Amino acid sequence: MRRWSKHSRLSPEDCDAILDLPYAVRTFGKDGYLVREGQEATECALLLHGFAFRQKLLRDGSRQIISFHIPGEFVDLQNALLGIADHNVQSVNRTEAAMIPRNAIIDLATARPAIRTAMWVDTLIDSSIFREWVVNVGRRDSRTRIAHLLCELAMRLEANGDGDGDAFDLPLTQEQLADATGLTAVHTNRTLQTLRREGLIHLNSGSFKILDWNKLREAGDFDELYLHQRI
Amino acid sequence: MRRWSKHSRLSPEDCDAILDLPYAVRTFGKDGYLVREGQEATECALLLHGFAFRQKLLRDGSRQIISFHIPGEFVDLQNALLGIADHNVQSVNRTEAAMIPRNAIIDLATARPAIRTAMWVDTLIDSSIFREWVVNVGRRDSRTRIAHLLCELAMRLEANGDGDGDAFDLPLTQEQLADATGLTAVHTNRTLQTLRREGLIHLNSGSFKILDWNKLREAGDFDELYLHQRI
DNA sequence: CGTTAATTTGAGACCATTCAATTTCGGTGG
DNA sequence: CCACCGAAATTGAATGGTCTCAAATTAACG
Repeated sequence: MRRWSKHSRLSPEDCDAILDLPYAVRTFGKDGYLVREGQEATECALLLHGFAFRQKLLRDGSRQIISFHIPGEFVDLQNALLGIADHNVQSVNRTEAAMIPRNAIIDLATARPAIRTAMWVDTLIDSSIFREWVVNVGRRDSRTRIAHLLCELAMRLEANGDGDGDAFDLPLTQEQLADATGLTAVHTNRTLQTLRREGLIHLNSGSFKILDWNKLREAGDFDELYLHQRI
Repeated sequence: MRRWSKHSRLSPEDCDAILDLPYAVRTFGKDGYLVREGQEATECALLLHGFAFRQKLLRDGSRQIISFHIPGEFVDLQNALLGIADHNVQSVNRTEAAMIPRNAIIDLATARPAIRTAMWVDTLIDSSIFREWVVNVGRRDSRTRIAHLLCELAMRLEANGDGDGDAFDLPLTQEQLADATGLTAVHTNRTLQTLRREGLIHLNSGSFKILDWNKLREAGDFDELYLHQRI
């Protein structure tokens, strides 16, 4: 509700309807599967605690991460309509998610126009982020790519009310950052060292701090328009 | 209507409502801009004739193509809700598009549930394709990448009723294929030669023919689930 | 039929990968 | 509190896929 309120006007009745949604809280350990590719989706997952990411596995065993998700976000809202999951969703760390039956989502969207629009906009913003990721892995070099990803994560965490100014809890491994940027873990490591040496970031297991926003932004060729945080 | 009917049930009244949409036909020359990044969207473009693609330009002047679009497809339906375009849309060749006022789209979606759902599903399938493209440019080598893109285009053209069995009109330059796969035009050229030498495809300016579907599919690590052509 | 765009070719350079080894870190049990 | 363990991070050196730059050839078009 807090997320959607930023771009959609929800009435008290809308909020009540959201709070009345049936759900089951499920807990996932590190690397647990919230959704599996090819499976029919019977419920949608709303992240309560912990981080998650979407990914696809390739035949050679490599993995491409397609997006990261932070608490408060739906990780697979599109499955309410598409029915069959076209990718996997995995937890980064210990995670709690509210599993909401697909039908309940559909009914809510049917009954309440404002919520329906908010959901649609939500999936459209996801979509915009995927587009930027295509650009990121397609045309940027490793330093720019990683800086861009870090800018995005920081900005989304900030907008979510997480983190403290320029410091965030970010429990991602370098291997996960590598799979998100289309690089190897080894090269991600070297690139992070460059960013650290340049005084742009502080990053180690769990804690992430931006030391120079302007330089990181510049390094990452970052323009937040695509996040649609206003509108 | 033909596209949407594949995944949504539209009543005769729905179809009438679609046909009653106000629109203005606009013609674009090669590389004409249908939509510009940063601009407020006042209308959505439905392709009537010709091909188009979405792209973003980077500060170094390079370009990443994010998707291709064929006649009958909306190229920027998301702008009806997001308001500000986060990427450019360009025509491949001489193109005609029906420009439909944003408000008319919104009103139609509000008034007709089946159309609204069809629109939402349309944007969700777009989204799924973007995800696959992240994987494609992120983790596949050049040969696999190009083979995958060609499979996608063939399959979408086929489903659209274009093309004749395994032969299609595909007026893309190698530079455009390169910008879509995150490669250089030179390397795209060499890779296409490989695919031709292997007897998988026939491809030259304007005409594209698949000589061996199974091998091209295999070469491209292609699984069409993400196109959601059924569901 | 001239002119420009698109494709093709070659050679060298470079960014990122691969593979393997080492070090650091986080957690766990004694 | 410390020894131990596996996971994660780091380092080095060699390899390789793709890029860059430049030139030549072919195709498209008015």
